[in-house]
Amino acid sequence: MNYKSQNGDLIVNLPDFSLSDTLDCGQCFRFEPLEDGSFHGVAKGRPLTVKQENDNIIFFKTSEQDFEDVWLEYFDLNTDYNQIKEFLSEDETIKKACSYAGGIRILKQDPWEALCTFIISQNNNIPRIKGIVSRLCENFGEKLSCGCFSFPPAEKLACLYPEDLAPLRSGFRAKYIIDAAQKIASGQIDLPKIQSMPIEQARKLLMTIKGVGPKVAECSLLFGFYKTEAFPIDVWMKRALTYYYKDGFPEKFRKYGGIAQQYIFHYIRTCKDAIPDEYRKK
DNA sequence: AGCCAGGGTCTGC
DNA sequence: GCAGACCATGGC
Repeated sequence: MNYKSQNGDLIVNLPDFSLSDTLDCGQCFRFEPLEDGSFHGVAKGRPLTVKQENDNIIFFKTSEQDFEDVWLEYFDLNTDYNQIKEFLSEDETIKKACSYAGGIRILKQDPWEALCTFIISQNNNIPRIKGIVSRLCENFGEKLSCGCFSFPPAEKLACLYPEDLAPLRSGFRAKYIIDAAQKIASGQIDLPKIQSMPIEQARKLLMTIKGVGPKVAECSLLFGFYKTEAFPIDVWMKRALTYYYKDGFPEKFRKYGGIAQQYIFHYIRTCKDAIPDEYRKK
C-alpha cells in the first residue's frame, strides 16, 4: 500500500480492495453512494467523500496528515488481508466467499457508534437501519462543515426519554438506545476497558445493556472493538451454518472468524448462486 | 394482507 | 434451559 497527495486529494494504491463492498456490506450504516460512484459519510466526527477508480482509492480534499491520523486506521489499511485470506481459504466455503467478497475490510469504527447502531439493527433491515441512524444524527448530532451531522455521543442521549426519540421512528428500540447511552455515559460500562478485556468478559458486560443479546454483542465487538474472533450469527449466518457447516464453524478459523463471517454474510446475501433458494427462507 | 428484516425480552413450562 | 408471544416500523 502506497499513497500520495495530488491536488489536495489523497490517492491510495490498493489492489484487492472493494470500497463499495466494504461500505455497503452491512458493517456500517453511515455511508451513502453518490451519483458519480463515490461515497459520502461521516466517521470519527469527520466527513469524507471517497471514490474507487480501479486499484486507486481517492480520498477527496484530504491531507496526508488527516489520512494518516484518521482514515489509514479506519479502513484498516495497515493490515495484510492477503495473508488472512490465504489462511482462511483453506476452507472451501470461505474460499468461495473470498473470491466473491474478498475486497471487504473490517472498518475500525467508533465503539459507541458501533454499539448503538447495532442495537438499532435488531429485527430490522439495512435500509431502515440507515434511515434511523441518519435521523439520530440529524436530531442529536452536531452539524459539520459539509452540512451533514456527526454521530451523537452517549452523553447527549443519556439524559433523554424514549419519547424524545420519537422522530427516529425506531420503535421499541428507543428505550434500548437510551439504556445503552446511560450505561456508557455514567461509566458503568467503560468502553476503553472492554477493548483490553478478555472477550468472554466483554460479551457478558455488553449484554447487561437492555436490547443487547448475543448477536448485537458480537457485532459490537467485531465492528467497534476490532475483535476478529467475534462471530455474529444473524438469520443469514444461520442459513450459511446449516447449509455449509453442519458440524459447526471450524475451530481452526475462529481467530479470524469475524472476517470470514463478513465475507460469507455478503456472499450469501448478494450472490444468487451461493445457497439454494430453499435455504433462504427459514 | 401477510411476511420479513444483521434480535431481544419476558413469561410460562 | 427452551419455546412462543410480543415488540414498532416500513418495504415488498
